Amino acid sequence: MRITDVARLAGCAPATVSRAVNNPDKVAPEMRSRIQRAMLELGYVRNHAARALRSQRSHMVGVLIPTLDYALYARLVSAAGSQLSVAGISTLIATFDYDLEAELREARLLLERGAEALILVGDYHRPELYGLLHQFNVPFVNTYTYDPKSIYPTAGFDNSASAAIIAQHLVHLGHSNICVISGITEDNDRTTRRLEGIREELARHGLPLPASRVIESPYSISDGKKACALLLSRDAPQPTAIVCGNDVLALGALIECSARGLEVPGDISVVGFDNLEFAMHSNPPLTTIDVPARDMGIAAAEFILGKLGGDEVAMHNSVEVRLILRDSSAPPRRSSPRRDSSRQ
Amino acid sequence: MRITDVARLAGCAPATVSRAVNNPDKVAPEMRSRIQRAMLELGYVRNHAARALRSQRSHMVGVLIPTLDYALYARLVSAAGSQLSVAGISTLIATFDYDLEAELREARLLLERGAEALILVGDYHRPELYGLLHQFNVPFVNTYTYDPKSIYPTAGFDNSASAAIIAQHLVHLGHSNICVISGITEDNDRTTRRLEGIREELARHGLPLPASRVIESPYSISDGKKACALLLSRDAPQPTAIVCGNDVLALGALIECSARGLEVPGDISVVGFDNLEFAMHSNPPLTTIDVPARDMGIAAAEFILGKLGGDEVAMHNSVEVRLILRDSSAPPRRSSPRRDSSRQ
DNA sequence: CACTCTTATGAAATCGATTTCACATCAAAT
DNA sequence: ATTTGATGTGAAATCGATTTCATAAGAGTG
Repeated sequence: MRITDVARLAGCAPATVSRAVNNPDKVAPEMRSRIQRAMLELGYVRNHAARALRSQRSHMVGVLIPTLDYALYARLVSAAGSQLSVAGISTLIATFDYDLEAELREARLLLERGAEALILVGDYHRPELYGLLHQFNVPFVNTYTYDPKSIYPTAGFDNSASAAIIAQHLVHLGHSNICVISGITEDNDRTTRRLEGIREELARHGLPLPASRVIESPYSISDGKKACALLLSRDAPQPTAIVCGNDVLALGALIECSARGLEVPGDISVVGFDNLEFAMHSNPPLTTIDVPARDMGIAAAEFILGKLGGDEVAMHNSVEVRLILRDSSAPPRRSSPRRDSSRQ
Repeated sequence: MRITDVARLAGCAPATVSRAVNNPDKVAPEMRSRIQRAMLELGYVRNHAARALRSQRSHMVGVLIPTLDYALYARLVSAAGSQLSVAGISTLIATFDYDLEAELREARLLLERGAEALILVGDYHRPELYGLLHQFNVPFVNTYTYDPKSIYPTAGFDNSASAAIIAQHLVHLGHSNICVISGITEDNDRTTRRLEGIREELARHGLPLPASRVIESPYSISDGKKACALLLSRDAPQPTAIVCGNDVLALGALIECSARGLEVPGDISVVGFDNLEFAMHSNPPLTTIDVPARDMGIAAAEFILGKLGGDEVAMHNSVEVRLILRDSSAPPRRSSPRRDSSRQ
């Protein structure tokens, strides 16, 4: 079923069929409908490879994310995909499992596949990746980060400032003994910046954050539990608050605290980041930062569409993160002598 | 950067470069390395469209799922993608939000894009979709279902039988007043079959399942809560057990029960389906059915790879689902007069 | 040693839609 | 009435890698 078959049946040249498909108003109504009919009759579907080869447009955009296994990344991809889809653009997805070398490899593959643009996560990438992007002259955007000073386009939010907000919240509540369960910071600008933001905010209030008060942990509920257990079992003054790099870790911490008979927020405050669905339903409901992953996906897609369309588009787009106050954070107990944690 | 450029620099014909890339052992080692060097020097990346056009192989497979917003679908896609990726195949993802018309549209798009095979979810599809698949002569597999009697290949598990297992578990515990919170069954064979499986299993034990004992609900924790509230507030004998179509609904139910002062499993048993990460951490930990989404993704990918490779492959592949016994299910209280649910 | 067979390579055809360029037609404008 | 311009269509070139076919050189065989 080639375009020539359609042309023959419709009694015209292949070029006209092509026009009827791509520029309907360039062909006379009568002819157009004749072609329509022929296409329908033959069940014609155009050959994308041929189209892409000749027109040098693949109508595909690559999305390169660490993993699909985290709700917010999946949501970002999904939103970007829908947005691109209405513009007739398909989405090629690749994951790299937080391995920047793998990211580079996958990027190369995506470009080879003809991706016209790339949506990336974060701004830590191998220099070669930026090189490739330059070589291919392909538009791209770093999502999950917002940095108006960056020479590369961003669509997201300031991880450092956002984390500072929630740290500040705890400081304002009166906490001074604060611990952190961070995501793994290696090769990850989001976790790195969040930790920095917390550290700087605490420093601003004269509170140091020694290494002994920070644990880096992969994110699963179990890992959050473990990390929390570790923090609580160190023979240092027990923290009155724990800042977690994301809600999953926070949920783990919540569970661990409750297992140890620590009351949240009475004995200890726990705060998260991301505002996943369960955060409002946990026990107690989790104070956290809402991250509008869907909005980021849409912003990224709009940016890419603009670029591809040759429009003048803003280099940097921010989405709004909000502190969500719930019941897992409260002022620390006044009395220093805390109840024995073995009670219950 | 075309293949002719590489050929010129390496001092050979384009055909030889092509062979060096696709059939390295068809070209002499010395020549091969000269070509390698030339490609590196020029930063050559092959043009996928041209390759696809001439070779009639796109090296892309389409994955068509309801949504990326549910962990197990995301995981299935992710696993399938990794598996295909090692075979040099990229993944085109499309979502249809449980709308079978949209599924059909997206399928057409995927095929137009040159997808060599399709991975689908469930076996409810528009007849036209099966028609397209046939017309394009494209291999495909229905995941999330296993039905050796189906004329279409499947990779998954028997939703009906699996749901029956968990219903049977409750019956064996002694429950006879059982309610169901099902996912939306319209256009969805998974939810439909699970509900059927439960209904049949109960019937086998002489227990009817009137419409008043079943609620269909979208899946979110809040929806689960609402559905549970509705079930518990009906002026019928309070159920002693609730079977939920998935863990998210079950978590909602758990939360609602606890909000009403109902003890789980003392006052009421609640069971889920899917074994999401939080299921083992909920309060109480959730009895559920483990659904190995990753395995399904791998099985689907293997099937497709086999088909594309022209191998003889089994039409139907099952993955193992297991009943996970935790603390949210227990025998019903012996004494009929239950404690007032307003206690506490 | 002549002959067949394999192996390495090149020349040229090919995949199928798009696009450029040319041409014809008809309407509007002078 | 002639020119200009717009509009609709077709012929043919083109995108870049693969593949077929042909050929030459070398390896093995009787």
